[in-house]
Amino acid sequence: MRLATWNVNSVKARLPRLLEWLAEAGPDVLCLQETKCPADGFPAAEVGELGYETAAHGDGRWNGVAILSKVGLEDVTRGFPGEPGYRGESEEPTLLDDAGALPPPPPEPRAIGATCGGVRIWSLYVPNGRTPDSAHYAYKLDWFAALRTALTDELAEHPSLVATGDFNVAPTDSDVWDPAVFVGSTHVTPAERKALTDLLSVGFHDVVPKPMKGPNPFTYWDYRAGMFHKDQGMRIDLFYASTPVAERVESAYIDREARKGKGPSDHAPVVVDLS
DNA sequence: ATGTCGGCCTTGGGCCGA
Repeated sequence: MRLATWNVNSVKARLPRLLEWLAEAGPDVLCLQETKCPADGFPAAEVGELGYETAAHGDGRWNGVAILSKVGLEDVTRGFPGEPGYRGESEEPTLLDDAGALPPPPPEPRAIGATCGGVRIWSLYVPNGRTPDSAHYAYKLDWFAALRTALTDELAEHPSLVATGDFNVAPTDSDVWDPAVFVGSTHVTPAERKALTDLLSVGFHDVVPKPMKGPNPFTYWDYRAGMFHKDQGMRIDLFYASTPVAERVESAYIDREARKGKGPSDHAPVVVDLS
């Protein structure tokens, strides 16, 4: 069974590349992030022509996740219990609850889970964090903590569990093209990396994919300044597999061909083959 | 690194988010 994850940076803008890639790579399950479209705007008919069922989660112009599957798509869950939302710093209180407190902000569409071919799989788009001193960064860490709790419960129910997507954290210094450039930036701070190891400690294994060229397993390269061609990238798209799934991993690779050519996403797909 | 994308509206240019 072939599983994959890909931050497509708008499913509408990427539709020709997505259809081309699905036909060529033929994953059984594809997790998508940054679809940037409402659930009812997802091109389900187009991917359906290639044999995929769709479960999408989205509410507007930002974020958005989805799962495509050729091997069944059951028990779809949008969001997870305890998932925090983002409260903007300048947001004015409108309706207070009986205790005079602000109601919690609604979660953003960043997580969707489903059972496909006997594997419980989550497509995740972790908040970016922007800068370590911002409210967005605190939100990112809160989101990770809530995710860890939710996946602990998921694992108890589903031994074959995958959590994959755009984690917006580079696990180690060798997962960024130049650690010196990232000093003081988000994606590499100790607190973010601890969020990853805390998540792994629940019972996951980091399936590191093979780069098809060069030594670096990068999955993302900024559009600017020819960074892809200089291999100035990061590994931030991760594939966390529970032990029963990790034991079935035959190979894993980064499809850097999908980052080339006309109209690519700034992320490449990560492909994992299971026995 | 701030060199490019994508989405949206205040639309053929500017702003936000990454």
